[in-house]
Amino acid sequence: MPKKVDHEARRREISEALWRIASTRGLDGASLRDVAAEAGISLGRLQHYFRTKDEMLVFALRYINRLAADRIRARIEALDEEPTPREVLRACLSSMLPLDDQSRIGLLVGAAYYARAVHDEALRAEAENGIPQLRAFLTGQLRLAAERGELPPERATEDEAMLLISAVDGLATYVLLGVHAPEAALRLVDLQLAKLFGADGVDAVGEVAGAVAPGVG
Amino acid sequence: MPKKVDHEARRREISEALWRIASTRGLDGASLRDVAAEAGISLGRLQHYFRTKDEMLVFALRYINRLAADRIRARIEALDEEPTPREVLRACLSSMLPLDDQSRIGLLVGAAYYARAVHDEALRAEAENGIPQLRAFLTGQLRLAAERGELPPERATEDEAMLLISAVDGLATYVLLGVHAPEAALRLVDLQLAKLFGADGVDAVGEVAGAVAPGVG
DNA sequence: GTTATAACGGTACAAGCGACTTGTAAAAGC
DNA sequence: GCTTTTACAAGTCGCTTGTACCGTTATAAC
Repeated sequence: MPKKVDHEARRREISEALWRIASTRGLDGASLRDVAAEAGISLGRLQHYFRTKDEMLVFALRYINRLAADRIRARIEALDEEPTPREVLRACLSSMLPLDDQSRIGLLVGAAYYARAVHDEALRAEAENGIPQLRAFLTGQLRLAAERGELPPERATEDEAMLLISAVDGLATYVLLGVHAPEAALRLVDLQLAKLFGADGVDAVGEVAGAVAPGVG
Repeated sequence: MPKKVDHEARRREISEALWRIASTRGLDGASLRDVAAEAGISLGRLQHYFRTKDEMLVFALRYINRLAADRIRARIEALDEEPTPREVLRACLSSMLPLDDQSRIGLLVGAAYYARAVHDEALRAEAENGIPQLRAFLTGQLRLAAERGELPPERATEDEAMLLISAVDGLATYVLLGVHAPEAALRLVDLQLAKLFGADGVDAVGEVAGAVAPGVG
């Protein structure tokens, strides 16, 4: 047998080329030839690693979702030794905003997948099975905050978590559309958290932009 | 000269055919031939009214935005003689959810346009110039509610209005993705309003689903 | 009645698409 | 050292796409 090649690594490289194209031209605008050219390989080689376009699309979606989850985890672990639930929530929610190039591209790719997922059942299941997990995680942090007396117990619900996710998702949408700036969206996230936890969070707003940028790189 | 034809009306018919296709297959999946077939006309005739595909897309976007705005206005005017600001807000926000086929298709078409708008500057300006107007309207209603003593004055801000819009937008997104049911989204909108105005709105939740459906037809 | 022109239907075309097939080089297994 | 199998490059296939360009009909204007 010939030289051993790391298929997974090749697929990842191709996926990253796909993202670059999809983030500027959408998934339908990303032909196999374009992706191959972007990845610096031939069409034949691309097809060697992905037999169909759908196969490539699904792999790239799983991969980018995995990276996004890793980013959130890393952001949370970069906090203090014992961060407050509020700090954890803030790190998590701000990770969902396009505050840097990486997350911006991730959201643009997500938008391209979203448009396809509303018609494609397989993609839909793939795309948003993470939401219940995210909601459960946020709910857990809310409950933790309630136990510590930092939050009214009636606010520590799944509904509250879902509203948080929805609001941040909507804010991210409008940032991509240019309705407002990324910093404005982050300010609104902090405002929402301040409403939940109490006004003592207002003075934390100033240091917010600075706290996010370094975690990105 | 031959028979006079209402160009505007023809363009609207074609646009409606486009929506039907775009809501199930996306904008890229809607070829000129498909749209013509759906509208029951020939390709040549379609081209007679829209010289390019882009021209058709932009017209159809403006048209659907106009219809959506009309729907919201009609829903508000269908309220009591002198509705409370809270009732107006509820009518407005629930109009943004996919609670019936018409608004669902509108949101699906909007999703298709959204995916294209994040790359297309012309479309982006066209697609979301309505948000500042919507925000201003909601802010006005919040201020009105504050004047009437139904809302804490510090809540009657543009920021609060933007958070409302974002949350409802996010909720609509997740309904389209099948994360939760339309009724669940509506329940969360009512919950959000109850948090704003006070808990006395909880008992109004029960009659909510019934109040929305008839306004649709 | 003639003419000019809007309103079409039909077709042609170049480009691009995803999928498939073929050809070739090279390395691992026996 | 021969075979087998993987890793590619390149070409081809049938099909769809947006657009352009006919030809024909029918009606309003003169």
